[in-house]
Amino acid sequence: MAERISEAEFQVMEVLWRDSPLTAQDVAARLEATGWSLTTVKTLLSRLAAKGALATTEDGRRYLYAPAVDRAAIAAGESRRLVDRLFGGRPAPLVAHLAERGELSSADIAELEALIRELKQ
Amino acid sequence: MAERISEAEFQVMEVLWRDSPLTAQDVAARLEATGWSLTTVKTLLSRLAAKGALATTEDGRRYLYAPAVDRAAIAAGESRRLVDRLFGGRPAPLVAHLAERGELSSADIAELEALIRELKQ
DNA sequence: GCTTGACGACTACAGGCGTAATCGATACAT
DNA sequence: ATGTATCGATTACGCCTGTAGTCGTCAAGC
Repeated sequence: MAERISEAEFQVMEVLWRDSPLTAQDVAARLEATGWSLTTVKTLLSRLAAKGALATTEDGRRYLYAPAVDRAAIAAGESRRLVDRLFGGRPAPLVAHLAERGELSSADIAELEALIRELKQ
Repeated sequence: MAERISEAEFQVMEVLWRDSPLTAQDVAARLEATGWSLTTVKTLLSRLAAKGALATTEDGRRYLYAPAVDRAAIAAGESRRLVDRLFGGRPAPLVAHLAERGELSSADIAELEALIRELKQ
């Protein structure tokens, strides 16, 4: 459990979080933009299945793949790792960093503001 | 430029961001908690110097190491990567995630609130 | 001067990752 | 029935990473 997922693997997961179950072909088709060959995608699918991040069900001679882990759980874990590692666990400096580089649109700021208001109660 | 720094390497950088220049010995001493051998630390220092993240000045027969990259720049870059990858570039969902898991203390929330207020002008 | 200890350089090596080709089996079309 | 396309499994391979040992050299103490 709690197996780490690499970046390329994560992109594969994204496809399946969006729509599943899918065959290897389908997944590869949706990853056309990456330029990866079909075999590359199959390798990633196998590795993900091996580490328990994907569930497979047989469909004749092939597999249908579906996520076995929650996207939110992965995202939360990664976020926490980063915030711990870079900012001693405090999220404000992270936001400050993003802000400093002009990475925050006013929509982002409004969104954060609303979120904060909500958190305060 | 823009060479990526691995996690172990990052820990070495942390030491030098806190206090520099230092000899390999000194760095290793401050990383005692990791249990790494002296040679391991030296390897990491070499790799960091090779990728331009550290500057070295000769001090007799040995080197003094000092950061050649800004901690803030690294942190900002990593933050952006994560937010892009996991949250489509929008930081609010990240904060929401941290909040959802009870990762935010009321001090954190206050800090964020102050930051937002500042950003709004 | 000779030994010894410390230094950086070089070498090592297993595991993960990105990327992919090949292989053996099977389903399907003819 | 036979050829062909397709599947997953297996193998490949170079790079990065974590972790560390060895080597040649030089400085310092005796």
